[in-house]
Amino acid sequence: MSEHASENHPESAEDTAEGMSAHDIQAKWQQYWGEHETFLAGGDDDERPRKYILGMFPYPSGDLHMGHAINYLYPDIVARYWRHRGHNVLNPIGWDSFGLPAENAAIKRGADPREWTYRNIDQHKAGFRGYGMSYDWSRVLHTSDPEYYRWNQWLFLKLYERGLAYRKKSAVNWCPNDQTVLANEQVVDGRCERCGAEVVKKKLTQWYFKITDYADRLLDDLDALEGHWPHKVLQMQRNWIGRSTGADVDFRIEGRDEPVTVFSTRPDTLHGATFFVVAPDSDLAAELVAGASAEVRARFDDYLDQVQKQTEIERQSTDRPKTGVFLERYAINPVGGERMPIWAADYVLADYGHGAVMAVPAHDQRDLDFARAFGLPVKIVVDTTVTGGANEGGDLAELDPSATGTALVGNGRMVNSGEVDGLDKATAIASTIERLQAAGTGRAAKNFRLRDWLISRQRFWGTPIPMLHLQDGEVVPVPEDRLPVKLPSVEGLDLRPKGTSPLGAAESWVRTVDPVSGEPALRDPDTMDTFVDSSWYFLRFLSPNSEEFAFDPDQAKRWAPVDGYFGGVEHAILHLLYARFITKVLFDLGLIDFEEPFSNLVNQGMVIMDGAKMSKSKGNLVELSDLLGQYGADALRLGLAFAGPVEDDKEWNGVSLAGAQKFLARALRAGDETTSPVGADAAAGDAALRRITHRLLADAPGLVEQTKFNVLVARLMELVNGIRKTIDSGAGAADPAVREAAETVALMLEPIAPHTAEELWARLGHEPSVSAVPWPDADPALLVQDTVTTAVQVGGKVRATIEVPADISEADLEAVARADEKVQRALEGKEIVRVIVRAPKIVNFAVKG
RNA sequence: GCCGGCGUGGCGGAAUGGCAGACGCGGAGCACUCAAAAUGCUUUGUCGAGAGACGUGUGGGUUCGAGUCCCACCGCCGGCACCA
Repeated sequence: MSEHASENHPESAEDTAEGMSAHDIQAKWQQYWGEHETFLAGGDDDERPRKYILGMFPYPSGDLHMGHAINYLYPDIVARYWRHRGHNVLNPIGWDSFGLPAENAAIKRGADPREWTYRNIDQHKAGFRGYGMSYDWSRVLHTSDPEYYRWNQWLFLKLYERGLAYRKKSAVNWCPNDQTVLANEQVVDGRCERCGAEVVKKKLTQWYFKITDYADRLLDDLDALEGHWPHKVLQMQRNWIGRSTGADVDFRIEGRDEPVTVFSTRPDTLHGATFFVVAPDSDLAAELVAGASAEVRARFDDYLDQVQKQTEIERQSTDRPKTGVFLERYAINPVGGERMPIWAADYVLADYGHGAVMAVPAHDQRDLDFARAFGLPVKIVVDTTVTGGANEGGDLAELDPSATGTALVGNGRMVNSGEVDGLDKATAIASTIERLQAAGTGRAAKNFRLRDWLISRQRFWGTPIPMLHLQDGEVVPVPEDRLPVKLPSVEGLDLRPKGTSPLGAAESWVRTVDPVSGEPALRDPDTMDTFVDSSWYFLRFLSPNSEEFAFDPDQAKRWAPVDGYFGGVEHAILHLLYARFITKVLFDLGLIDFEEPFSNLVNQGMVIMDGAKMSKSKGNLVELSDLLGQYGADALRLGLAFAGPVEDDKEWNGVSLAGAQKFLARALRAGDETTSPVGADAAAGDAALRRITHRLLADAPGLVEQTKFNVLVARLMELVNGIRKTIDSGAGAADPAVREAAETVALMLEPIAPHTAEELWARLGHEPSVSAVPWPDADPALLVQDTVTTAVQVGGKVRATIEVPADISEADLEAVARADEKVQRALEGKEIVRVIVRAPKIVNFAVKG
């Protein structure tokens, strides 16, 4: 345990009134909930409105720690809240239990990843129970169970049937440390998202999901999530999908029958295209160079070799000098007819657009850099100095890009461009596309930054891909009724990463027979990316034990989509994009009637220490079990809920669990001191305390629904302070308003500190459980005060505050304000220009002089 | 470079355009106690003895009134980036 945590008074949880420690209270109610199955979701006959609340399910690495404590607290608060609002709540938990850490741990110990995984899951389960989570424990799932991953395989087959799962040979991201391929989304700054090793490219045949077919929908449907998902996540997904619109233009190549198509967002600058560039690692480059001289071929081979040795980090570094090789071939500009030399250069990517570009050096910085490096011609076709241009009022001659090195990228008026001369950018683009279309040499087009999802992994601990390789090379699916394809035993298998799947060595598993043709066949030895597992798990919770369906469509209709989804921003693209994609596929399959999986999304912040993420490697991981032992679940829950806004990171040193304990004890004591009987008529009680109670009753639902849990806690503190004051120096402990307030504390504290709330509710003489007792409505009469404090401003500055009746008229209020001595002093020697009266809140004398 | 977000006391943070700093942490003082712990009470933005003045990154603007809306700038954080 670190020195920091010890600042939080490490003595064990405080003894509370009636001699019960926080531990006793916690144990008592956890046992009660377990015995009474308090938090099971209602069945099909439950008529209450439904809410489906979910936290992104955990990966079972090690024990639960602070990160889990905060991640899973928020959805639990919301789930518990909706029960008080009369809803049938589904709040399930499961484990994302396939993946590399289990495999790596198994390799280290020469054990089975299953042992490590399920042992950790058991620990997690115990930890969550100790933390007071209101899960429906009858719906637990683990993605590494054959009963679960069977349906990953089913999903794969569904995608395969629709042509959305396919195999291709392509340069893929390869992690040399984990010895497996990675999806684009798992490469962060050129490094493996998991282990941080520099990613290299490798040409391999792999399985892909065709997420690019859904690019438009994935992008356009984000608009409807505005206001329901964090703006940041929507923006990140938009960036990631990265749609560009422009035109495809066909270029004739000398000595080639078929034209070559390129994509451009600036077809208006076609007259300025002076050369042509192909990606060195593209098939087109290989083909073009084959027809060139031996000398060029040798130069090209050297260059390609160099390019392929680069790591992603090297390739992505900006302001790298431009390199390339002239291929001694020419393309013909379709509008001007000029011969354009064809170069191979690595600033053009093989897997974007068509792997080739028309280079317009005057108006594209990259093309200009290349032109200047190799002495290629630069032709200005947009005058950017005219109205609306980037260099408005400048002298075009002085802006010559070949001299300045700065491309003219802005809007302007077309020049040297024949028929489009004089047009502005947008009009010229439209006009050019029209002309190309008419000539049959081009058309409007769009391109996406998004690439297809590479799902093959050369690792053991994942879902086997349900495909068979026949002797003649044909690849056929395992029939649905033969699923699951179960993972073999690890016995005799070497799980160490070696570049091919360890499953390939499981001879008796790999060698099988195609049940359709009866021919001998080899199983596909790769396993699926674990993000496949998590792309639909929220549906499995709806019918977790079904052997008939991945999920029951009727149950999906009843519960889905998820009403409130909680998770870290680290999944802004990865998991959330994949889940959206699979949801749309399932919609197209007619299995669900919605196209977005998560109606509302909350990104909670992390718990950090000294400004940095807590982690095992830094040795500052605070384990949940230690904290539950020292402070108890409720103090931790309350402390975290109060620490700040949900989406902000929380500095652990600033979280005061001692303060949280103090408040909980104070709340319980308020209940213990209450002496009025159950059912006492609150109407006869102290009005001041009742107003605090009823203002909270009025505001609390909104606070929870806007996830302002820290403010809700603050308001509960105010109410408890109000009770204290009333008992000690006001109407006294027997006043029925004290009971009303204490009961309100029990009801509204329940989502945050449920054990204490149950105990308080019971000590106030009620039957358990408080967890589904409806929150009462506020009495509107108590929300309006008899007298209010009005601020009186002179020239916008507050000069006095006056007590007035709440229903005072504007005229009366102005008169009272004018009569105030301080106001008169402030008004002295000034001319009142105007008087603004907003009864009963404010009076403002606008003055002159 | 493109896109987005955020700047409030010593600290975490509150605040439908209407009394900035709720609530808490920390600090100071007091009561209870032989003493401490616990508990309770008072106080705590800055300057000023006080009246009061000044205060939400900076500079403008809109408004009777701006932390909140608009413009420009500064700083920090995040996403994308040789994507044609």
